[in-house]
Amino acid sequence: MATIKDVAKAAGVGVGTASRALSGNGSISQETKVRIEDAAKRLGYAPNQIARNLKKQSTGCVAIIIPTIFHPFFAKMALYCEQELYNVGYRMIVVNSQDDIEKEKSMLKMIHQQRVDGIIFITHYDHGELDSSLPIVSVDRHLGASCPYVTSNNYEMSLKAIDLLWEKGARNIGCVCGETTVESETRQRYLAYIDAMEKRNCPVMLLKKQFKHGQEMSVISEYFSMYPQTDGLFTGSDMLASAAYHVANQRGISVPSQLQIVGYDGILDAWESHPRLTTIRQNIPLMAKQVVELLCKRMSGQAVPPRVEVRADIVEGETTK
Amino acid sequence: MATIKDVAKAAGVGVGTASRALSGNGSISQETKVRIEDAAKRLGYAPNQIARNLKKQSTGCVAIIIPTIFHPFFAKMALYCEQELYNVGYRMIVVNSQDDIEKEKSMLKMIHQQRVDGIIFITHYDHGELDSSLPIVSVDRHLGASCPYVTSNNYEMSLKAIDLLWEKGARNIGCVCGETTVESETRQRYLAYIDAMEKRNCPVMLLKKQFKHGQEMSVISEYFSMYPQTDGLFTGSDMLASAAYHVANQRGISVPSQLQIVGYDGILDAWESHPRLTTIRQNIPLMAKQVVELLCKRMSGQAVPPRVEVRADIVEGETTK
DNA sequence: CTGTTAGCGCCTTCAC
DNA sequence: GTGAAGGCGCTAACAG
Repeated sequence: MATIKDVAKAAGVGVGTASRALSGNGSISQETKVRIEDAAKRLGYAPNQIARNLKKQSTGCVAIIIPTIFHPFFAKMALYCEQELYNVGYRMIVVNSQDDIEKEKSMLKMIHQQRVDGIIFITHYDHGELDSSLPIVSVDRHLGASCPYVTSNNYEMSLKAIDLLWEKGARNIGCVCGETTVESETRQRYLAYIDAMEKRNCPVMLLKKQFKHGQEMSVISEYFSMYPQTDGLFTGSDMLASAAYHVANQRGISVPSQLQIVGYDGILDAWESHPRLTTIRQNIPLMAKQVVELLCKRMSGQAVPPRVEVRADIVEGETTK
Repeated sequence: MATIKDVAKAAGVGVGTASRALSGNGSISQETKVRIEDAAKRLGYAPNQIARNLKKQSTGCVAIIIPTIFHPFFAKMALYCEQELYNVGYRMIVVNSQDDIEKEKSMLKMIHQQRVDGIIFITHYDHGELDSSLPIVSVDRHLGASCPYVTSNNYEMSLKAIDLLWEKGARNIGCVCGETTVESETRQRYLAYIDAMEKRNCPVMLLKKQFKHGQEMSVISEYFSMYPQTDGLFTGSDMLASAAYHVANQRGISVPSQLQIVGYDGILDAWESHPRLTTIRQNIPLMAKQVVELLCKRMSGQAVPPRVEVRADIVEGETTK
């Protein structure tokens, strides 16, 4: 593989000149420039990114740590982040922690050594104060003072979800939400539910629980054995909403006539999944854009706001009347 | 950030000694070794991977190019590859081509410059002869003489799928499959279907078509407008099978009593959001393991077989009688 | 066993 | 506008 030295030799110039011609920094006479470019093409020269990295002390890589790529919210977020990063010239290393805190720790260490330029970190766990030598941005999670995050207007939209169920006639409204160790904005979802119930003097029928992806069905079953009277259910994710639909079906409860369901995320449409859920739809492309923008600013040393909110909206599907 | 030089100075030794102590290559007296490790810890030293990369001319990174991370087959494949790669000390850079051949081309170039150590390439397109300076491994696709691939026993299992539909009483059996520009083992799925029909002297009702992920429903609709008499349908993917189930529902055709469906991939169970499909289940974890194994061998210069087959099995769900 | 040195490939001063 | 030289951090080869 040809190096810049080979190119310089072939063009009969010094390496410095070749470097300037090829990288475009510094002034070069037009004539020598074309001679050098010509030689480069002839030799099939491609700059060695590794050497550049060493010189610049940066890799052009960003790592994203997610619990699992199976969950469509994380998968979508990762996809859009990858695109946004690609557009601004970064590569993305993806790491699945399998929702395991120990793996997350070791991956953080590995990633530091790998000398990525930044990290997008989505976790369910509290890691204490993170090594802040590297810019870290998160989604929904409060990872520490030095880690800004992007989130949606969770509280407001969750209220809207309850309002919708109420308007559609549900009077026994319950809620199922995932729980995390780390402080997360997603908690606003059940907090809003509680407030909405208290405002209406309705009993709170809430199951919040830490569970791993894949266990949605059993979480929902647990909920129904606690609160079988439910006729309106707000869930903290579409995966839970979908599970609720199928558990209801199994139990002979018809949706939406006997049970109405509103989810959160707005991610399942693309999978051709049915029924179409009524859900709070987050603007994931825009959230990813904001994540990358925050990260880029942090990577170039600029100050950033600690919190960026992207408004969600509500879409009505077949799980409400 | 501390360098090995700092550590050496702090421990009162030469850099070579420090390097040997820290990397574990070469012999070191126990005493100086602990002194160096001590100094390293004290200074918070972490080896600079970039410099190592330059020295060793490798990055420890593998790139995976997939059409989209939304499709659960690719997402699963990527996930398992990431895990296998992580286990053998590689990082994975993920690149979504968005099923766009031009993007794939530019990404291949970018990835070459990035100096990854290998590529896992899953495409729907024919790229001609690929630059073979880098090990490339694929799944199902024939990318060229120098690109081994991992696949399942497509032909055999597709015959089994048709047999099952026949046994269960279907007599008007059709088939919907995706089509690719690149030579792909997935073609065995509809080739087996054709052979099975001809063997039984049944008419071939086949729609094979190049389409992008997300268009499954309309492909299925097109099929049904061509062959409404179908009572048994074999599809080249679970996404198509799921779409077929829902299109049938919309049209008032009941599954499985009026229409039986067998899919391919075995990927949708984890999503808990569909009728359980009868399907040919590929062993994706094992396929990923083989992919990584092939790639590792190629990266270390060993010879590899051009084709590795991982046997699939058949699982009966709710879409057959 | 240990210190010194020469690069890996590139970029960036610094003289000319 | 151009060439030579130094150095990014590390490892490996060579003396001692």
